[in-house]
Amino acid sequence: MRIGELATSTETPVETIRYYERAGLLTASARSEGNYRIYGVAHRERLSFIRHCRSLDMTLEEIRALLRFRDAPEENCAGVNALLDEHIQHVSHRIGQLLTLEKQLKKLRAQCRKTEAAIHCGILAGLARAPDARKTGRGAHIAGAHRHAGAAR
Amino acid sequence: MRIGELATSTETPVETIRYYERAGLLTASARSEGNYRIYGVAHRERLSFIRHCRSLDMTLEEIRALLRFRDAPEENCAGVNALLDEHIQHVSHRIGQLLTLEKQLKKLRAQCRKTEAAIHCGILAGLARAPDARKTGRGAHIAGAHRHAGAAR
DNA sequence: CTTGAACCTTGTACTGACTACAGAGTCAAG
DNA sequence: CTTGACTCTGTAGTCAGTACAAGGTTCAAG
Repeated sequence: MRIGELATSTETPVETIRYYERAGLLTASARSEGNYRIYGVAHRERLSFIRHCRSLDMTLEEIRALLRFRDAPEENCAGVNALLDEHIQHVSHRIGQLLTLEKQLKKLRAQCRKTEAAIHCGILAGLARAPDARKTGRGAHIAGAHRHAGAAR
Repeated sequence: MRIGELATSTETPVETIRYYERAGLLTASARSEGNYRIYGVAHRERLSFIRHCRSLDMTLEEIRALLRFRDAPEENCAGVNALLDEHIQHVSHRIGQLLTLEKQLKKLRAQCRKTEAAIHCGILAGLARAPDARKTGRGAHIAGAHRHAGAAR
């Protein structure tokens, strides 16, 4: 199958598949006469694996590690467990941070319940003060609060 | 004061201050004889404001909008309220997504409680299956699960 | 056989919010 | 005068893609 079919059958943009190839995650086994990438069923399974991991917010680096385990079935899966445990920790940690953040934002928002001149705005005043010592976003393995729509074209 | 003092007094890396200048958030008012950036107290306050907003996971674009309100005190603060409400929504939404994600990861992890050969590993098998229809990370304004340490030097 | 659409190729540049240099200039202390 | 800390500009890297441009290939309809 060519890249377009692989793309639609795994709901992955074509450009992303080529990007994964550059990133060393998924290489086409051959090229056609016209220099088109040729994929088989194993490639589709591998790509599904990658996309599932991505949907679980793993980095490509983590996925690379999992693929190494997948490609070496004689190894034991202690490494898989460890990787997953670490990833779960990151996610849990980030949830805690975002909950703290949410509380802070709501507190800030409560400082301005009605429409006033900005010069008296409690929110702007609150933001002008130095931030708390506890860091909300910085230093975490789990990412911040923004992501663009992207993905679905 | 020069950039180094501004940096230490706001706990902001020097490079980040210069980056904010390029991004149009904070411009030094003058240059010294030797072409060094010169800042005053107002700059420090503005930078603290920016850093506080960043610690609340706002984007630079959102901060730019807040700075416009701050710079125009005759305007009313309805826009500030709206911006903050929207940001709170994003954060809450992302928390929900991460909680779902956490549940999925723990379920996956439970499939391999003991160390076995990777070929029998339930986790690898689980990841090979197509992901659920509900998207965890994609399409959200709130970002994914990873961020490098960075920041604190 | 030709035309045109649909597909594919490589390569490059862009995103956000920085971080990390290289190579040069400035300045005060010893 | 030299050393070392500081600063300057400019460029490139990070992550996981996205979005082109400019061209080549394939396939079906006319």
